Amino acid sequence: MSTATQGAPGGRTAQKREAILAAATTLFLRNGFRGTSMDEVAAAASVSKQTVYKQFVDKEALFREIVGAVTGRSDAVIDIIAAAFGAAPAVTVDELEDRLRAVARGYLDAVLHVQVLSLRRLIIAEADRFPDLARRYYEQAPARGIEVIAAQLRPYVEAGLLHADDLRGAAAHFAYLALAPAQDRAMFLPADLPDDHERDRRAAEAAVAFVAAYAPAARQRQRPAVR
Amino acid sequence: MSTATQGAPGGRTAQKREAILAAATTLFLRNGFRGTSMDEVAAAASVSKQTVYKQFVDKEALFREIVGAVTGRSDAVIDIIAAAFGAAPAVTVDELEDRLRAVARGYLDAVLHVQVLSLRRLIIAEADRFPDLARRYYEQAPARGIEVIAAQLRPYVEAGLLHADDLRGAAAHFAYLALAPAQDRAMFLPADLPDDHERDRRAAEAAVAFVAAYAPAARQRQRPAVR
Amino acid sequence: MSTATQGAPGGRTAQKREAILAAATTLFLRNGFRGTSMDEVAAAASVSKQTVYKQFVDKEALFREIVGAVTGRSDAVIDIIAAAFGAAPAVTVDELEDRLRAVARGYLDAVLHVQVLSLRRLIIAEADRFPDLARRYYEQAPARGIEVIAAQLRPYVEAGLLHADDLRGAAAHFAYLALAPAQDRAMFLPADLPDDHERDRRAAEAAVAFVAAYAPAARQRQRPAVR
Amino acid sequence: MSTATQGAPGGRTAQKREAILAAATTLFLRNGFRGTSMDEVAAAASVSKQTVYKQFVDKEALFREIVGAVTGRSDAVIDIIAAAFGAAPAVTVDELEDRLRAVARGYLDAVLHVQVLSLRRLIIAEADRFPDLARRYYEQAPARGIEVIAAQLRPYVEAGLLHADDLRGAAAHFAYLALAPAQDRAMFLPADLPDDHERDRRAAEAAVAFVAAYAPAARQRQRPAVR
DNA sequence: CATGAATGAGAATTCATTCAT
DNA sequence: TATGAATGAATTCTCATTCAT
Repeated sequence: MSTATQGAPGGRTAQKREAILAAATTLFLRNGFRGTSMDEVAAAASVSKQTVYKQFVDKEALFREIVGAVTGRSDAVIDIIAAAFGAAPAVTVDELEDRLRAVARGYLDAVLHVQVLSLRRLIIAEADRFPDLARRYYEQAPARGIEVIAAQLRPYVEAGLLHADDLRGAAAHFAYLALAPAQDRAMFLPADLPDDHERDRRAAEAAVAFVAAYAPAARQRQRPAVR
Repeated sequence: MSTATQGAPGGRTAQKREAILAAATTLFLRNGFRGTSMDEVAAAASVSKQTVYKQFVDKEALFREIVGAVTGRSDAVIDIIAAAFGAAPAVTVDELEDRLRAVARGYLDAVLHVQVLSLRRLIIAEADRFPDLARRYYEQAPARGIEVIAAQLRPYVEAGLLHADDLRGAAAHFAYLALAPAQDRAMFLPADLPDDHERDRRAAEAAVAFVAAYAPAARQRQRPAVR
Repeated sequence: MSTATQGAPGGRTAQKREAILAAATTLFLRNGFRGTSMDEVAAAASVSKQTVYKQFVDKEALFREIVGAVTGRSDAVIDIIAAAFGAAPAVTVDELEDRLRAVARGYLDAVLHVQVLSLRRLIIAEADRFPDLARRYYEQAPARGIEVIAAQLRPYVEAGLLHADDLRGAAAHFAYLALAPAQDRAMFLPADLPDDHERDRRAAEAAVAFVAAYAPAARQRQRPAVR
Repeated sequence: MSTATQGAPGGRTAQKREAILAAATTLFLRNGFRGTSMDEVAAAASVSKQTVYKQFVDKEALFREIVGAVTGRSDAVIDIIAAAFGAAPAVTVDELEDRLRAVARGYLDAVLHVQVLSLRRLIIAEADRFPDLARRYYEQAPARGIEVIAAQLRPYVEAGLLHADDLRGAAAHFAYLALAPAQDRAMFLPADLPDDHERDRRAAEAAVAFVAAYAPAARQRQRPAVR
């Protein structure tokens, strides 16, 4: 008997566990908590119900594990934001606006994924039954995204390119200018995701509005100063 | 038997129907579609199950009726927005900002109600099963709110006080600047609604940011023009 | 529709309830709590499972109701004891012994019934899960029997025919002299109940022993006083 | 493979068997037959389920083995009785009463043990399913206790200190006078075992009553002969 | 020989919906 | 027309026992 049978990762047991998690993830995201039965999960994972119950005490435990794991993977979004901001800060308002447009666009793509949207819908639907999961998701996904944006904006504020007393508030404004219209729509119209063109437009509008609102120097750039 | 038993409005039948609708509304909003049983509905309405089925072919029909009705009542929000904008348009940027702050504040209060939030959560949760209801809600609530805001903003754009090529887009920006941060949070943390002070702050920040972004004349007002 | 459909006793509903109780009583007494399924109960009562669950929230509730009811019927035993003691007190030790023999015999018959024994076995088996039922049974059956005996013995003690500092203790001694040997055996050998002859013998022996132990005057009667 | 794996006493196999028996004993006594699962047994014995089934054909076999073993250990009680009676017989009624009090007290302690009571409850609960076990227990425990008492009483009867036509009956009377009240109570109120003081009292009362009933000489001792 | 998985069934509950009175 | 009962299936979870590795 190799050590694999002892439960080491990669063993048969671990493989089954993964199969269960994969199947259950798909089903929960598609049909919700109540809409998914343990029988379905076992069948979809090609595993006996006993095996499911041996790995996860009950349906709630399985659900928690899955939502926790998927929530944990929201790092992807964070990385996208950081990458789009670039390594060295922009030096002109125009450059900054370009970068913000890129950030907004990346953010939109990251968030307007069927999986991400399903998770969001799932957690919102079960916020009453699983308040801890909802809180964790909120803190790890939307709230954390805003944190990262705030961190990226700080140099610009310190350099005087942006003006913001409340850095976090400004970051939130940017995030929701970019995301909220499309995300809100997607919550209600899952089959109707915006195409590339619309995403570009929304990203651009968010960048422009944000710069106009928070960059004092923007005025001279875009239009003659009002007399 | 008087005509009242024939279904005339106000008759016993109509009363029972109302009782059923009222009970079911509460239950659906609190426990969701799957979380509500027809037994509970009948019991809560003090009516036999048969009576429920006589009035509504099945559970879906009852659900549709209720969500439709509650969705229809979102006029309230619209009225609040229109009222806060006031009858005659503001003439200075400062006045406009004040009004927008009031609008934002009213909007926030209207939307951060347990009932409204529950409805939102309910419809999002069931968006897959009832796409038509979700679409209708989206169009009657968030989308319509933005329309109304756009209509209210138009005079200011035409008067040159605001500058916006895409009026609808500008309205959406204002709506989501005001609402999105708190509404998003409330979706995940139902027990954690913002207090008055936070609402004031969010309304003010949204108004300031929006004016800064969209009112060319704002520059001179808040800070000296950049030289 | 007569008032019977309103739940009045004797209505259809009440009849079904009785049928369920009767069926469940039989099954619980025969197969125990865990050994009885709600499906069986419904089938035995010729009733749908729904009807069972509408009348009794869950299996425990049904069990409690039944054990409570059967426990309540233990008055029978009490009556038997009281009746066997007779209305007017005996005046001689011999008469008393006769009466006690009759009491013991009646007591034995009352207790050595399959139903009574099954109930006892059932409650003992579930004393951990239903401690309240066990306590209630103990207080209503064995303890109460002893109380009644004590009450019947009091006149004899007061008249000096019996001598007992601890009336209750004396009553318990009589009860267990009469009952315990047969009852204990019956707990373990349910199929092996004592026949009439054995019951007579046990009743007689108990009466003799008790009188010898507690009636000071008994000595002169049965055997010459020790010289 | 050494011979130890072949099942030699003390070998690994035998050790596992012991572990299983120990675990199962605890579980069966605590949770009953139906309340104990083979999974639990295997887990509590730190052994695979297959190992359990290799040692015991099925759950019944395991149960039989355990109840049989524990029943066998009831010698302890017997020894206690014999020891308390003492080696040389008492010569006066007072001495005899003292010894009987000690016997009763030791008997009570032996029987009012959680383990002993649990076994009793367990066997009573399963008397229908395992009549053979119940019979064996009855014969080895209560019946045998009475036998031993009878054997110990014989010399006193032969010496004329006690008077009893039916020696076995007299022994049973003594046993149940001592035990029955407390044991009966303990069957129904497992959490409510009598304390030392109560045990002393019950032992004393049983001894006094028995001597009064069965020792002709007792009369003169305790109270003046009735004139 | 022992471990984890599978089998196949059964139990308690619940539900949406339909009959029968 | 309205009430209680019935239907028939589903759901979560558990169990005793047996394979397969």
